[in-house]
Parts: sequence; structure tokens; C-alpha cells
Amino acid sequence: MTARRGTRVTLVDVARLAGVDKAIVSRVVNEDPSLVIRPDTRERVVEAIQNLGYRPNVAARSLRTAKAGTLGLVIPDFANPVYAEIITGAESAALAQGHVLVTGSSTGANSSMDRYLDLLGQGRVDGLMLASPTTAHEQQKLESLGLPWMMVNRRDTGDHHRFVILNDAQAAKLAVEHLLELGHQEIVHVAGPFGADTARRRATGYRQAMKLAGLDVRAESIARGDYTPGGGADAMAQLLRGGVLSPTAVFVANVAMAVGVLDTLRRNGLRVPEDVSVVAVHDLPLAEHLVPALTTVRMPLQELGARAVELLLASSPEDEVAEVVNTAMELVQRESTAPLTRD
Amino acid sequence: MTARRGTRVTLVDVARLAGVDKAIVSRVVNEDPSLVIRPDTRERVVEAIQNLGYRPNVAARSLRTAKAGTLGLVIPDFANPVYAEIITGAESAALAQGHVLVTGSSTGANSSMDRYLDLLGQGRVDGLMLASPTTAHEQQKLESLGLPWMMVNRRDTGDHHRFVILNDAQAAKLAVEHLLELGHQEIVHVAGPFGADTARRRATGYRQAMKLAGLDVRAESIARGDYTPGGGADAMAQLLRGGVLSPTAVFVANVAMAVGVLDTLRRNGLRVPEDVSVVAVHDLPLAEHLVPALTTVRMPLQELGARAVELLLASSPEDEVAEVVNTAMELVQRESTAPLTRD
DNA sequence: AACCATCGTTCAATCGTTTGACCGACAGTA
DNA sequence: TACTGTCGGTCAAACGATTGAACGATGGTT
Repeated sequence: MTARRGTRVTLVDVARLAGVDKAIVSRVVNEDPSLVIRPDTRERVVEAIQNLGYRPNVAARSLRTAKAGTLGLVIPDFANPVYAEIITGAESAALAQGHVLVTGSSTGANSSMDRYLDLLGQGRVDGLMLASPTTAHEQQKLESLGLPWMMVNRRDTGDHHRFVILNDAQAAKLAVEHLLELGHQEIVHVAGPFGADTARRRATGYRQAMKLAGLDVRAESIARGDYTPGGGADAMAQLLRGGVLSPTAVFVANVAMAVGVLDTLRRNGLRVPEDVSVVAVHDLPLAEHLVPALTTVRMPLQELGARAVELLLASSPEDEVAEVVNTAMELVQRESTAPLTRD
Repeated sequence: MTARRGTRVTLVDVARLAGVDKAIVSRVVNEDPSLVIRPDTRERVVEAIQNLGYRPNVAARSLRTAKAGTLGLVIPDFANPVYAEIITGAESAALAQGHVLVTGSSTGANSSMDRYLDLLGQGRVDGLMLASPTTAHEQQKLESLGLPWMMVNRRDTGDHHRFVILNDAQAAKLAVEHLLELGHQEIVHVAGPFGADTARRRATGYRQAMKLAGLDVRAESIARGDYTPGGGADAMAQLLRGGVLSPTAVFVANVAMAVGVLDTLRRNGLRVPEDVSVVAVHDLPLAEHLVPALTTVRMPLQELGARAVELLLASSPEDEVAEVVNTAMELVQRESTAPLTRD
């Protein structure tokens, strides 16, 4: 209640009011198990803390303990809703463990990755999660910070094993199996860019599911886009042009490209889902509002973020971290997929 | 180059290597203007810093200076792209001034606003920006922290004057004037929720623009939604039902509601833009991918975030802060608006 | 020759917590 | 009585950077 503005309340103030040494107060605050104390003394201390509105000073504590109580997360772009989900999951996991999450984007005007590493590598964070593409030079810098770090939703090509990813292949299989169940056989794939390992895994899942169903996948059945609407539109156009057989269904590697795919189909006079079914990975709010509403496979991105935090907090800089989060995925069926209708 | 893992390099290490006192090193690092030093000494110091890869310890510095070098931003939800823009702007402004931005959401599982204030009010941040709704109790708590703080894109009803907002009325006027220029007169408004002051200002702008054009605004010309697609759909349905005259154009208070508005219009057999034109505030990536692509008024949200940071860093807890960011807004014309065609 | 100013640098207190070491009082035991 | 062991605390040294004050050397002035 007594919240004096301006004056910071310290351990000493509390100790004085409670008539004990500050060491006692510190141990009470931190619930030191080695502390033996009379109940009434503890009472006095707790009361004094309440009365003065004492809050431990983070800087002093960090200085002493060499722990910041903070984790860093670097993402490419705040506007991408995929990262929003990762952030949300990471944030609440961090909070649950008494840590604060600092999220930075690596593409801002003056916020290069390098700049961030400089800022964060001074004891400001206890660990770092990277959902952004990272150069070898940056990785080296990371190593030199002596912090635990890991890639999130991204598996790097180096010899490091420090990542948490999702089961993208499984998601792709779910999507393709849905199309198969609807009777489709001419299923093409709009894949993600070469550099993205999520794209690679989704393509693999597509191939596996097709193979399992006894269907061929020819080179012309796959076109690569860059995870943007424009890229998706182009890739779809290419598939329509090149194919000998006309596809009755499309599996798209992400929702952004699906937007372009829908557009290309519409421009070519193809109705969705009457003429062509479309399904994409992963479910985003946007998917519901497209016309037609998009069928998707929802991936556990929040859990990915949360798991990353847990692993980070439990690891040393030297530890290997390699995990595939295998929480169940869910097919979200909307208007863009329908049973095959033979003309 | 010499980046020893594990061992932290301190001022003393640098001082020893350079053969000077640590005070000198500190002053060199901080570019203390009162420092007089021989060029060759400075050289030695700088070199030692480089060689050891010295980075000042933030905790120690914070403890001594009572500054954290960090600003806090609390938003309701990371998934909302409106906040993504504010974050981006705030982040790069903060970085430009050598500060780190900590962004937290107030709606997460265990991340109530209260919890955040607890975590941040321990010297972890030098100031706080709130883009979330705030209770009186929370505001009181804020005051007791003795930090400078302000509301962002939200003006509170209290007697405080601590906010940065945009010129929402002006945005609304731009939108309505666009419709007027296209020849529309029966222009209705799907407004935002009662609690949101942005909604109030946009409604005011709508009224002003109509009045300026010599047009009446009757009560039935405005319906309130809750800034969600569902709310927009309902509000539009209400406008179609209640009105004596059928509207030829709709001004929608945000893009999320516009999604629902488009849906309701479609379900009622009205084509956009042939039968009804639709324009919304503010421009989001999503707007481009709706069918039809949505005409919007782009607001300077990044600048809002940036300006908030600047004002925060330049203010004391006692200062009043009340600013309307007046950067030019822009009408982004797409497919959802067209000239009035008289049947 | 004594004095003073300036330059370039060192000294040392301080920020608020944490934590191992230490210590007096009291009870139980031999 | 002397000794040992717990209980309930106190003491003080860190952690690393900042910053006002002090200080020795040098050169110039009178």
C-alpha cells in the first residue's frame, strides 16, 4: 500500500523495518530451503515486504547471479501470423517459468540480426531462439556469446544439432490423405522455396502419401513458389500450363501461397472446389476469410514456441538439442475441398 | 577475435591488458566528454577491447545507473496485424536510441496485465507503453511504479494526459470523401465497439465528412460492430434490414469487420463494387487478398509506435504526454469501390 | 625558486542482492 | 562441569560498471 513514488525500496529498508538482517529478507524472498527461521520472524519480514511494497531489483540480482531472467527470440517479421503463434507460445512458457521474453525482428530498418546479437549478448538474455535465417558468420557470433541457443521451426544445414521443428511431413500427409479420401488422384503440389527446410519436409510428406496410395509423382506435378501469394499464383499457373493431365486437387505448402493459387484458378475459369480442391498448411485466421474458405492442416505452432523455451531453459551452450514436436495435428475442413466429381 | 567461451571479459581484464585503470576504459567505452586522454593510450584501450571482445555487462551498468536500457510494450494480441505494425515501428525507434523493446501480450494464458506489471516493475524497463485496455486498478499500479508510461492508439477516459493516437477522424474523412467523389450519397457506416475510442473518432470523421457534403446522417445509417468479422457481418445485416433507402456504399471502421461486411453483402445478392462500394480503415496485407480486393485508408501505425518510443524516452513520470500523430494518410484504391451507377 | 594550472590518470565509494562463513544462546548428554 | 549440536540468526565479500575526487608530473609564470 505504502507506495512511495521515486524512492526505491531495497532489502535494507525491509530488513530495518522487520528488525532483522537483510540476508534473512533475501532468503525469505527467494524461499531458500536452507533457511531456518521462527514463524513470527518470517511473519514480520513478510509484513514489512508488503507494507513497503518491496520488489527485488533485477539489475542487482542479475549482477550477483549472472542470470538475466530473460530469453530472446528473433523472428523475421512481426506481421507474419505464423510467428505470432510461435511468440504467443514462447511467451507464456517463458512467463510460466518466471522469465521475460524479448522478441526482435531481424528485418527491420536498423535491426539487423547482427545488431541484435550485439545488444543481447551482454548478459541481457540467458538464451536465444532463432526463427530467422542465419548466416554462418552469425552462428559463429552466437557461439562466441557462450549462451544456449537454438533454431526454431528451422533446421540448419550445419553440423550443429540445435533445433526444434514440427512434423511437417506428417502435416503434408494429412492434407494429401484428405484429398485422396475425397477421391482425388491427380494431386499436384505447390511447394515452398528451396531454402526453407519446412518446404522440403512438406514436399517429402506429399511424395510419401502419394506413394503410399500407389500414385506416381512426376516432376511436372510439383512447382516451387516463394511462400508468398505472388509466388503461389505463378507456381499454380506453371502447373496448369505444363501438365499433361489436368489436376483435380492442389496441396499448397502454406496459406500465403494458397491465396495466389486461388486467384490463378479463378482467373483460369476453374471453380474451387467444384473443379479443383485446394488444401494448405498451416491454419491461419486468414484461411477462414478467403473465398472460398480454405481447408487447412493446423500445426501446433504455439507448442513449438513453448517447447523451444523449455528446451532452452534446460540446456547448456554445449548441449545438443534436436526435437520434433509431435503434438497431434488437425485437419480443418472448410469450403475449398470437395469430393471428386467425374464429368 | 579472442572469444573465450564461458569466461566473461570485464573492465578489469581490459584495463590490465591496456595497462591503465578500469576508470579509463569505462570512460572510453562511454565516450565520456570530460575525459582527456592521450591518443596512444586511447589506442591501447580500444585495441584491448577488440582483442578481448569486451562487452559491458548490462546488469552491472543498470545497477549503477538505475537505467535498464529497455522499454516495455503491452499489446492485447500478437496475432492482430495492427499491433504488428506498431511493434515494428516501436522496435526500430527503440533500437535507434540504443534501447531494447520488450513486447508482451496481455491476453495470454498466464500473462495477465497484472503479471506483466509485476515482472516489469522491478527496474527491468525504463518506461511502458500500453496498447491494451487498462483497468483503473492497473493504472494505479502503473503510477506506483514511478515509471513514465503512456497509452498507444488509445486515449483513456481518466484525467491523465498520457497518450499518442492517430488522426482517426481524418482517416474516416478520407474514406468517405473517396466515396463521395465516386458519386455515392447513401453512405452507411459500420462502426467499431462503444469502448474503443478509435471507433468513436472514426464515426465522428464520418459524420463530419457527410455534413460537409450536405448529407444527413440518421441513426439508422450507423451500426456498431465489435471489430471482428462476425460483428461486421451482423452490423451490415442490420443496416440492410433497417434502412429505408438502400445504401450504395459502406464505410467500415476496420478491415476485420469489412471481411464480414463483404460476406453479408454477398449473401444478400449484392455485388461489390457494382451494387455497393466498400472502404475500410486501415490498410493491412489481408485487404489485398480479399475478394474483391479491399479499398482502404492506410494509417501511419509504424510511426505511431516510433513516436510513442520517442515521447516515452523524453518524458518523466510526471509529464503529460498527449500527441496526435499527423503523418499523411493514404487512400489505397483497390477493387471494392467504384463510381455510382444509376439504374 | 616558489607557485600554479593543466593534463592524464588513478582511487575508491557506490548501486542492491546473494550466499558461504561465522557466532551466540540454549538444550541435551556424558 | 565441560562438550556437542542444533537453532536462529548476523557478517561481509563478492558481482562489474560508473563517477566525483584526488593526485603526481610537467611546463609556464613571476
